[in-house]
Amino acid sequence: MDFLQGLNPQQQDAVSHVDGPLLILAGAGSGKTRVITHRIAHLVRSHRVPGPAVLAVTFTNKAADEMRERVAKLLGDPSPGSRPMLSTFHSFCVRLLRRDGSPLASLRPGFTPAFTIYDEDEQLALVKSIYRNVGLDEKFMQYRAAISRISHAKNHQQTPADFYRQSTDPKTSKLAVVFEQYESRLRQANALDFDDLLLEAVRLLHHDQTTRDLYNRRFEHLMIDEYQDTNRSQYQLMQLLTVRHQNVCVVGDEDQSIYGWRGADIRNILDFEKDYPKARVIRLEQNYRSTKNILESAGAVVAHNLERKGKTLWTEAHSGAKIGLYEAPDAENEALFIADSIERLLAQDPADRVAVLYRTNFQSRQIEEALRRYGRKYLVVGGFSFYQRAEVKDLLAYLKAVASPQDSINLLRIVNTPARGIGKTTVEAVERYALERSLPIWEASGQMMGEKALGARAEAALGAFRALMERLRAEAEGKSVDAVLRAILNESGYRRMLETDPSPEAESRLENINELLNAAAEAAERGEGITEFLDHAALVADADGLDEHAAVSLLTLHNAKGLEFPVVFVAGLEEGLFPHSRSLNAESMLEEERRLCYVGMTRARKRLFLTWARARRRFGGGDLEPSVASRFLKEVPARLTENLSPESRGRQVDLAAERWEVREAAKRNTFTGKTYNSLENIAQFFAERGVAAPRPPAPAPIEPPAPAAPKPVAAPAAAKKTRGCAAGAAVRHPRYGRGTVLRREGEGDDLKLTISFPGYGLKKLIAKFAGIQAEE
DNA sequence: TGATTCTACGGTCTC
DNA sequence: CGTAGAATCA
Repeated sequence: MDFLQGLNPQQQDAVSHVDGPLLILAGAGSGKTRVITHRIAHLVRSHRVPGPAVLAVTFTNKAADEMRERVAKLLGDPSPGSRPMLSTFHSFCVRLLRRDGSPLASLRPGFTPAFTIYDEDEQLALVKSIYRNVGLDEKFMQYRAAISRISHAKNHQQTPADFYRQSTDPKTSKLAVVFEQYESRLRQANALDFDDLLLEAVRLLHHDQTTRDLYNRRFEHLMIDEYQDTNRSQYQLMQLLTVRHQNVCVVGDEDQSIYGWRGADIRNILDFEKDYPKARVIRLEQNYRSTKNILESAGAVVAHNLERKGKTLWTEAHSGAKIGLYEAPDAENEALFIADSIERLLAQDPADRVAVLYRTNFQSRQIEEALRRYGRKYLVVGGFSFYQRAEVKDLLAYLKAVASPQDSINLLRIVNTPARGIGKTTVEAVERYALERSLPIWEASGQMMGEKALGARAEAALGAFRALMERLRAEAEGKSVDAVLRAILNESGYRRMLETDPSPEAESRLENINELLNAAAEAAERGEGITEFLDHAALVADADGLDEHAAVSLLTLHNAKGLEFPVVFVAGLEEGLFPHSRSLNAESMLEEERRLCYVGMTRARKRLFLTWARARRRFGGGDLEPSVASRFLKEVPARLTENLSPESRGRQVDLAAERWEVREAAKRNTFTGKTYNSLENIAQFFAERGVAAPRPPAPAPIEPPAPAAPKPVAAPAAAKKTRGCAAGAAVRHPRYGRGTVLRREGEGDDLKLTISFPGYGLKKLIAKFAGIQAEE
């Protein structure tokens, strides 16, 4: 097969470049992924480079998976041993440290390749605990701010001592203490945070020549995707992996650099030619994705930036529709406009996929509400993911504590969950003891037991807990992940805690736990052990959860990187929101916001809408605060746009959702769930069980407007059956038997009843599905 | 000690 | 509005 076929001359150039450094400046939609995958196939097939000697690194698992698939197809499904290696930076480093990381022990005391990965929650717990120990509280500095400053320092190769020396104010000096504690507690727990994964891999390759040689021999070619978003350690990693051959090909677009706040250094791409004077530079400037209007608008916006190499994208596509602009009176109306437009567009073209992009996650809520009013299914990418749920994290904490006795943070998380009589005072005493002797909590509690340093009650409770953990550790030997999890669930009392919990959430928590058990069983079938399972849980990203087939996706602009959609809405284009208020002071930050805007706009293939609201509430119950149109809106050339705002059209906005009957339907339709893919969303919960969700009437065609005459909604059938269920009424449930209604919420199909069942406690049920009967 | 209620406060983006 | 931590009561 000829891997150059069907490529334009620049793409062919890039694919056929084999030896030495190569920089591909690939504009949005210029066939970047195609070039990378074809180049890999070309190296393997035409130049006989062994598959495993090619390493390609991306930022998300999703991108890596997609490329892996495409490469496999090009190569005709190679055997596992001959596949090129496609990976994210983080998982590559984890694998390196687990497989070949032992020598790091001489650089990082206590390190073993069985290290634990600490995610954000664990970092947070750690910092909280340090604050307590050194007598600080959040008034000193917010936990997250402290974490981010520590992370920044680490990424700039500062030790706590450096940090302390360079501090100029007392606040920073104090923070240095937190930093020092943070590092030593990580080491004590043999834990690495996300930054460490990269930093320690770099340190190992830097100081250990054997490992460096090994990896330089192993990989003959290195490719890096999204190079504009690499940070310093990723840059060093690149250099260390290519000292021998310099066969490095980086692909990026400085106009799409949007992770400066995370340490991405745009100079990496701007200065690539300085770092590698012999580098070839190839520009891909033909766009294959968007219409001319979309491309030109986005280009006009980003042209306001100074810090760029400058390039002009062009396309053979037709002009297409104009960019739709919508100025809403308030955020609710903006959301309704979006939902309404989506209905119309999907009515025309049901196969199209739509993305609604926003700057901050909280904006999704209102848009979700509007979409629900229309009965439109949607998928929220990001927000609260499965692995962040408390019950899932609890079980993973057990798993980590079982696997790694010195992991104090996870041990503390579960020591009294479920409640087993180890209260605050006991925990504090153990923490103090541990701190004074710099011992892990596990050791400290063991010693305290021996010294009879605790009261009888606390000692009994703690002893029982220690016995539990020891038993679990013994049982875990040689068992599969799911078996270990099941043992934890049963023996710790966690399952019983949820089963006896009368609150309605407990049920969905059990569901989540079952899902976790399934995931564990699947992992075990693939041959994964406990560590691999935990690694996987730590390294999944929100964007990885995107379902390509969902008709409507809601996601942040950051999560939209690398994706494309026929129809795109960018919402909330207001000064202070987008560009975000925190970036208004510095020009460089403002440019990053502008690039973000560029990224969002260039996701669109056919239609692009930009919306903003003249007023918006910051808090749920707060006031409507006025806002000003984003400067980015003014940077879009007027001749390319079409104003869709009600005023400019000389008539009142006719949103179906503002009509009476849709509002009524919406009232009955207020779910409590946050995301479509969450079990909290009742509609989806039942849809998966083959029960149709209650749907508001489909919106009428645009013209002529449907009469808005209020007419009573017929009482749904289910309501009749439950008519007698007023508060205080006696009812019967097929499973729980007799109960008393305490509370009514909603009406019709969505009538929810809170019922007290003797022996089962309180249950919140949806009358329609629960099969409740009024008791005579 | 543990469960429940009360109150104060606050929100970029993410591997 | 949602959450975290404090205060309160059993």
